[in-house]
Amino acid sequence: MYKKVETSLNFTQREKEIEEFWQENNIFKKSIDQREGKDMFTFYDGPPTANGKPHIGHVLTRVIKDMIPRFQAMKGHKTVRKAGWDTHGLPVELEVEKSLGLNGKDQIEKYGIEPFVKKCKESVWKYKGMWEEFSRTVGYWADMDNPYVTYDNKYIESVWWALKTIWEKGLLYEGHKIVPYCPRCGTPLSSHEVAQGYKDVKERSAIVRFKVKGEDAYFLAWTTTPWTLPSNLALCVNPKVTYVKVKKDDYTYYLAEALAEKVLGEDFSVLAKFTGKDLEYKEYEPLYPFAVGKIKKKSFYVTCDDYVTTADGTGIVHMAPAFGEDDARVCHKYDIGFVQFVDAKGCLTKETDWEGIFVKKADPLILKDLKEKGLLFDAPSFEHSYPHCWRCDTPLIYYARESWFIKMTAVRENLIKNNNMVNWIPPTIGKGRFGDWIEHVQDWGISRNRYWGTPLNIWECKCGHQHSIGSISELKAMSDNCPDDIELHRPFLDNVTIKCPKCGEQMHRVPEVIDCWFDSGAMPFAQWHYPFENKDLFEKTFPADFISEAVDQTRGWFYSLIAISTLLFNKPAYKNVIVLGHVQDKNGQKMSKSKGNAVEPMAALKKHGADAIRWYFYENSAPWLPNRFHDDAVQEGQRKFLGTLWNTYAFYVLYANIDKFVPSEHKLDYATLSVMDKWLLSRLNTLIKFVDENLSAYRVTETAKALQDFVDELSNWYVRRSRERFWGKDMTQDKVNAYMTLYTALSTFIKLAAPMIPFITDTIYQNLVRNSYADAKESVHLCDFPKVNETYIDKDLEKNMQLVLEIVSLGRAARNTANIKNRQPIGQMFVKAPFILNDFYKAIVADELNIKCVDFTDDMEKYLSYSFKPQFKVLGPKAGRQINEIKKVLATLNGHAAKDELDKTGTLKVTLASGDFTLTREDVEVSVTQTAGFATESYNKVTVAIATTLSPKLIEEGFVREVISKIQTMRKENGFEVTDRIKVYVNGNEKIASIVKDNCAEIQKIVLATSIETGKTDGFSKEWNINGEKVILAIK
RNA sequence: GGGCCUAUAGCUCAGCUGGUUAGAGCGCACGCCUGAUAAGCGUGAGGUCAGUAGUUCAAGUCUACUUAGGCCCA
Repeated sequence: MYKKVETSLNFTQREKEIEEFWQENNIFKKSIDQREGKDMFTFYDGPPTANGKPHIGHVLTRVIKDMIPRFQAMKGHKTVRKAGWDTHGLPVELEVEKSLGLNGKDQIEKYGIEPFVKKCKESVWKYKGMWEEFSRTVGYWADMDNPYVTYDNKYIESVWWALKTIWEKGLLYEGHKIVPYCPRCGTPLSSHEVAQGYKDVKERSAIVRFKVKGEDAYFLAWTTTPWTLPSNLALCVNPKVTYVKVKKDDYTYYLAEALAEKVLGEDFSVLAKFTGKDLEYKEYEPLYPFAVGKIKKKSFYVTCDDYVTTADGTGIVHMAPAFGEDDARVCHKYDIGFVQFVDAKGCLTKETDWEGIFVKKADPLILKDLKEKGLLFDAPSFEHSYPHCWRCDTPLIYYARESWFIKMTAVRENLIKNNNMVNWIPPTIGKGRFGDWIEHVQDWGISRNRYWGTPLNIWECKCGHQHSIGSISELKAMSDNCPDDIELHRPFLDNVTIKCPKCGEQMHRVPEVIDCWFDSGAMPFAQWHYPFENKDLFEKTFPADFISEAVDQTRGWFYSLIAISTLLFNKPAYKNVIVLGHVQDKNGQKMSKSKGNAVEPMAALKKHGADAIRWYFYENSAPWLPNRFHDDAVQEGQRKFLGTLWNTYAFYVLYANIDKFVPSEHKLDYATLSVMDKWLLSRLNTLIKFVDENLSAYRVTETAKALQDFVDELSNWYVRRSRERFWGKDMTQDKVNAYMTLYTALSTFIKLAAPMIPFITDTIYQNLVRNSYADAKESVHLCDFPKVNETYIDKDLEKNMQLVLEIVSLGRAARNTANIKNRQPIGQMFVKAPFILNDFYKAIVADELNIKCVDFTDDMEKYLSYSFKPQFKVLGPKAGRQINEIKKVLATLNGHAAKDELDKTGTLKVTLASGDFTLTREDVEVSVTQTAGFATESYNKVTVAIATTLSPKLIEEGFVREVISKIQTMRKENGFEVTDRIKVYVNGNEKIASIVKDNCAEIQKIVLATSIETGKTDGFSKEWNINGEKVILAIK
């Protein structure tokens, strides 16, 4: 016996039970262990930061990350998935700063790095419990007991190994990096911090005259930051833009042609035209003498770069390599020198004439000075949005800092090659957003002037020697003062010195820690402490078969993984990646706490259940598109899909229990099955094939839609059409067939859907399968994924049934337009279709539509007429612009006559203004139009016509069906059991009484009546209006 | 400011290489069914395919620009 199935849709309670069942019986572990020795399928989990709470977007990432490995596990692979935690980085430090009431680096150092770092380490686990509960509730299977943790000594040691390897390849170097910098706080800001502080400000910009060397002419160059002019070393033009040499008043200028009028007014004459490229390497005289003699490299000439635009200014840009990222990059490209006449407090230095003056205060002084020297052309006001420090509101400056880089530009070709090996889903991201970006890859600035992170493993000596340490044992071997239990963090490591192999002095570690993206990108090997341990395991699990994260990770984790794997192994780190869109609110707005539109994930999970939410994300739309999330949308899928599945399962259990049907005692005997059964099995196996192919190719939405369609067909066609077979008293072969077919469909389906909706499928499995088969696997998730049985797939059968469904649908529409309800039998229906169905299918149509006789015919002329229009795809190219006239003429043709002509001659001649035009059968589309005496409907190539005139006999039959229906309703309303015998009374209407008398035997049989009496009532009675006739019916 | 993505019915989404009646589900209205019934089925109304201009015999689909939202980078 099956456990009785609650028809309530209380999914969350049942999910909790399954969650506990998995927990108690180690189902996840078993799902991996039972595949020992099988091919590996590797999934890498991108580590979340545990000091942030899970949000609804994590539900999407987790359900995608979970589903693919579950599927691959059922396909027979050993699918190891290690969970991970991202624990380093600025967000953690900021969180701790806030909680300690600290503000800025000075205060942190006053507080002490050691206690600060200790707090960081603790803070990381603030929401660990919440994450674990969250993961359990959504059904996310990953090894949470042995996660990788990026702050772990072993993890850091692996990262060190990687850095040393890169160092030894000569790809790790020290250089300048332009960073947004707060001169008051003395610290660079992260892009996230910068974004918080943009403000619109109005400032003076400067258009400055740079004297061309050896020519009585000037370059007009523009800058929004006059304080950078003393540090000027070059000018830059766009090589593709047109520049002009013009005469204005007494001066000769160079500037962009497009901006000449805007800058100079109308009164000037053009002397010559150049492209930007023509101006390259043209020299000019330094604006200020400060840098002259201090730099050895050749400077003070024109450079070319695409970043210069003609949107503002003059098309010529002044360059100071210390104060702009583009400036630094272009000057680096041209091997120009470097000066930085601003100190760390944001004041100009003693090399200039404005020593000690803050840059923003120096702006007007410099403008004044230039004006006096006659070098200032103009100083227009300029409004733009400029970043300010979010802490102290000081305007930020872009400022060069000493920084460590990985020379990604050196491995660019390999990066591109490796990226091309990745299967990006969708492909456009791999080609576009990601591919374009790595085409122009820049060196990776990996150092951070912070405290809580993997320390950069470079030691420096006064003699200039640098050494990279690659392991703890190497450190200990080279150091006299390394504690035995050294923790690889600041400040502990800052005190460890090593002996310089060159000069014998003590070497000190550089103060920087590294970008935490390097940590997470190192996870393929660092999670296994490779190469110090688990060499085999790493090699077997690299690269990953599959990863998935949201689109914001393109330049984050997706990049750091492939960057590091290219540097170390020259391979991509992953083979397949699903890029996910962000989850937005119901209006397509970004969710955020401040807007108050953020959905709390645990609350949503509690309300709808995990399966419903999982299903929403799978089915709703392509994973890479932004998902709008709100409650109603989730409920829809729950009712339609989960509810229907559950109902179908409940139906099976209800009757199987009544009949004490046990599937293990029977066999599915294909030869004896009805067409309906064979149809369902054909659909089922088509579905298996489809799901297998699509999930193997990471096509999520397509799979979900196919599963949903199948459940709909199973419930609303197979079960509905087959219900009566379950009602019979005896266990006939046909009844066994119905049970076995439905059982097979259900028990197979839950395996197909198990990766997506793991809870409900296991709930059903426990009752449906484990209850019947003693040797069944413990959980649906330990089963093998179903294999398609091609012999059950009968495409013709599916095609025929599809036509049945179309005809039925049209028939119902025709009934509706004719206003004849279903209980009223109809005598005749004609059908025109591309192919003809046999009697079995016709019987289904007849039964479903309550029609006596269904016939196929091509000759529908009696019931309808034809209309013609061009088959545009075929005729369009042939007829060209005549096509609209042809369309008009076709619309006026006599349908029957034209059809005749087409049938007899195979062509159709139409007369146009320009002469005759002969159309072939392929050129026109023939459709049917309305009629008289029949109700017709057509769709695609199928047309139906039902006879709307009803004979007295049919009307009588209609009455009989009505009476039966009312009596059945009364049986139920009055609590009779299905098997109870009743007495029936009919009173108060002669017409009905006589019809009932004439059909007494039939009615008695169906409603299980022992007698029918007219003219009196007894027992439960009720007045009914049957097709306009009032009558009292009673039963006892 | 730059790059990329998105915009189709009240809501959530389909719509293949351009082919003329733009589909589905939900919601709504009406009806049907009634031994899965706090279920099921059907029909209908709802669309200037974000806007503007262009290419074409033909544009939701191609091009350019604009608007709104998103992601990344300045």
